[in-house]
Amino acid sequence: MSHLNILRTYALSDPAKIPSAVLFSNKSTSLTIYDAFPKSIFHFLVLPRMAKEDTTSDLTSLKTVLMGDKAYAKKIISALAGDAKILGDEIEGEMLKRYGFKWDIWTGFHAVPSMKHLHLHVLSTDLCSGRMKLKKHYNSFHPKLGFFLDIDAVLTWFDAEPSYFEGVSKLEAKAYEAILKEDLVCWSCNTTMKNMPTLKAHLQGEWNRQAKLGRKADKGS
DNA sequence: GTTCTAGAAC
DNA sequence: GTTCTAGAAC
Repeated sequence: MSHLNILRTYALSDPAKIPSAVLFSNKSTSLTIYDAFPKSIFHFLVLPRMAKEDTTSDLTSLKTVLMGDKAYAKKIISALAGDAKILGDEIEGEMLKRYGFKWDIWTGFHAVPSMKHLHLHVLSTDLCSGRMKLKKHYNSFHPKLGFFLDIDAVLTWFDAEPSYFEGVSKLEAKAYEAILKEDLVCWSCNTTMKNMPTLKAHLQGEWNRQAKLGRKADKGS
């Protein structure tokens, strides 16, 4: 099975047939799976389910969905946002259970996805993971660089001027891919980091500090 | 996505 | 000399 099409396969599958190591939960319209290469302590993908005969819209990517019927696109993305919110609550529960405190979660799309079938990233903001290895991995989740598109921001596009919606929906690969090569900057403190090992040590330190403060606050309450 | 590796950076 | 990046091959 090509990794490029694996999400589409899941979207078409009977959830009962998806391995439990892959599937976290399923709802009538979406599936939540564990990201196979998690870039944070918690990292999930939420994908819209699809019937085999479904030709209502092209669910290949955010771009193809936005290019289709606008009302349908909004409905699809809003549904994902709702399911991601529920997932976020579940993640927070796990954070408290496993680590004794909770920290923030990001929910959004990659402007240029690496796999087919629309998928929403839901990940904790630590970015501490052995799978976080390359500059492009990091920059693709940096919340301020523009490659990672927060879902609430995407939803505001629907209420903007139609010309703005058209422009921003183009999601031109060339422009966005350049972002992945930008300098490594800590998303939290804006410090520029020399290289990936330095950045990773910095992120780990930031999270350790947050954990210490969080646990203390939790104990005190 | 991963592995391999040349050459740049340190 | 060692560490790190980035492009090619898979």
